[in-house]
Amino acid sequence: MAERARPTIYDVARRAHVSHGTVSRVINDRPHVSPATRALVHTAMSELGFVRNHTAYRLKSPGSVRQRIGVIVEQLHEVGASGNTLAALAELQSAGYGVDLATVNGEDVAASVTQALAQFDGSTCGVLALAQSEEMRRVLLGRTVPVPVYIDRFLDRGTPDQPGAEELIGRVAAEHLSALGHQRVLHLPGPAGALAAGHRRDAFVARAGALDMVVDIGPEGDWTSASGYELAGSIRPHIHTAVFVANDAMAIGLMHGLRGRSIGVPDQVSVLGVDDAPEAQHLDPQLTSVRHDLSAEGRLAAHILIHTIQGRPEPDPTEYLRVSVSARTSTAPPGPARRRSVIDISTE
Amino acid sequence: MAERARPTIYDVARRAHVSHGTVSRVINDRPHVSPATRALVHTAMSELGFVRNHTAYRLKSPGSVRQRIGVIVEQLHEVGASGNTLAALAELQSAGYGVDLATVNGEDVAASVTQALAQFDGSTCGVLALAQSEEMRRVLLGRTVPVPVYIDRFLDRGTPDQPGAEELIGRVAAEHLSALGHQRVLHLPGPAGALAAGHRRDAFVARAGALDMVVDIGPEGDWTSASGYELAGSIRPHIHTAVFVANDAMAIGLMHGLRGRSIGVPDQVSVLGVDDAPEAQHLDPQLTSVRHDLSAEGRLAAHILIHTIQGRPEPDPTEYLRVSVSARTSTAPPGPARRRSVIDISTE
DNA sequence: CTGAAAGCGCTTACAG
DNA sequence: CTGAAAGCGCTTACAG
Repeated sequence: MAERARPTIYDVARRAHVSHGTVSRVINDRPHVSPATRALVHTAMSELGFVRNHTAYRLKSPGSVRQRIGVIVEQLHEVGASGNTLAALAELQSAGYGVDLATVNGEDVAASVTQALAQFDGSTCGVLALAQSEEMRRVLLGRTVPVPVYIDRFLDRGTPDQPGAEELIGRVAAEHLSALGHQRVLHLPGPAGALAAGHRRDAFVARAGALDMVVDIGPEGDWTSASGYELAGSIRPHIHTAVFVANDAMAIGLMHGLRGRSIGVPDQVSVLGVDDAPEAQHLDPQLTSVRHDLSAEGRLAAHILIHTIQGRPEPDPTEYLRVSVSARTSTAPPGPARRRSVIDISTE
Repeated sequence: MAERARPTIYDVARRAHVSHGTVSRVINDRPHVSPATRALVHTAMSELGFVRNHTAYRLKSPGSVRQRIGVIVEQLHEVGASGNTLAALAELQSAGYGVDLATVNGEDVAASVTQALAQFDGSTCGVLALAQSEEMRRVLLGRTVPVPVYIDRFLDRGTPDQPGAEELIGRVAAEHLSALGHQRVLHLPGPAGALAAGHRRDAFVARAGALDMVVDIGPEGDWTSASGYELAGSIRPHIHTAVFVANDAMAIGLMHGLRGRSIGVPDQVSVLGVDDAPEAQHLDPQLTSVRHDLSAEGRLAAHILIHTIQGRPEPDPTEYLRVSVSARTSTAPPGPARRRSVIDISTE
């Protein structure tokens, strides 16, 4: 298909017998054009199917030139980042920035990042990298980019005075189980390569330690229900009275596996997930879960980058990161479980 | 912060004591520049922190203009499109296109679309619109765009000889329930504004009719588990022996509601969902669900647009649309249920 | 190898 | 109200 050259304002001007300056005034709805000429220009435009060349427009209206931001999204497991990514994108847009998107696949992170950065080069006033893997983060940190780059650090553990989302999640989880009276619990972490999984685990362990609760780290899952199901075999109710699972999907699979092994939840073992998935409260037993606001976390990332670009102070993360426990029936005090499991053992 | 003017090739040229033409040759890695001047220019660039203005670059090199595709994503309920969207984006990228992303929010669809199209205007060689609502589709159809626009039609019902994903989903669902022996079933559709919900429902009704199965349409949900839970009140096991629910999330909520009303699944009523969510097989009872491949559907949309742009024939959708039923324990023949509900009624 | 110049399609003072 | 002209930042023949 031969690309037919698009008509320019010069073509329109010639057809309407006016100057191209006048055409410009018309398409920008500026004053000081007589209704008659305006109409003339409009018909010429529609006859020619004129559409303004936005690139040229931008060149002259630099206000909008700096208005593009490159976003690099990492796709793990196809679904991967979705909630926070889409929220971040929407936020950049509503702040008036155009979004250039690039995705990074797990196969060759370095190459994907290079390609993405090349694509953004010169057309972008900032880069938002939504990294999920340590590898992508490492690759990015090794690059020199001429514009501000923000790698969503607040989705990490953050700093002591400004805890990140993962830090809060781990803390709150430990506090919930400790408050119920659990003294020795198991944690089933997410995949080793995932930043969130590691931070979540570390924060949980740290807080549990401070609360005198013993934590054993079980085998890792991969965020999926299937992996949670597999991991049910690692549960020892006579040792651990509760399990903190990396996310709700894994927790759902785990509970299925426990049903198969006739291990009662929460009677013999409490199960605590993360994400407060919409289904959590519709399960049997209803799943207790650490609730956090993925879209707010995405918005935070967007705001931090925007503020950096505009030279404004960073927004206060605590306003975005709201983490709490949605307590339901899958977690309970360990009392009965302990007793029963002791009896079980002595009976054997 | 006052936007510090970015250095241009003229600034670099002055600093390196060369002409700006030479600078251009250097940044484009063109031949016929002596190593010495090249080095000179490079240091000048790095000292100044020069970054090429991509807008100006594009204005002169229209060749690269065609290498970008604008994507409009509709965000319903924050999560909305994710699986197919991300797959489509990845596909466009790996085909060598840059992606310009714009999101449409539900509040003012017409304005969002206008803004998105304006943003793409002139910088893009095609537009991929992932519309979820009838409104967005309608708005798009009313616009004149100078480049190919593809509104993901194969996610619809398609044509008789080329059924779309939704058509296949509805068909397969009806066939599954009919094969089990159900004769009168209920459908709980998704929200009225959602294209997918309507097509899914219509296809189901049409196929059921062809199979002599009676379908009643219940109140609509909004894709969420919460809405499914609410809808449990509309189930009449003595009338319908099975329910086809718009998606798995709603089905999960529905099953919760049925538990609360002590209506056995599948003994009294079979439940069939759509999406084959990873959790489906970990529920109790395990949820039977229509499986379809969201990422393949996203890839299909991307390929159709790319082929259109390149003037190649459209890809064969049947290679992408794989729809089947993952049969589990939430659906079963109606036999026992019928008998029991009859007894229940006579006992009352 | 390098510079001077034209031009991409548009906007916007500046005159009239 | 309208036109002629300069200029946005870059690329690319065309001379030298």
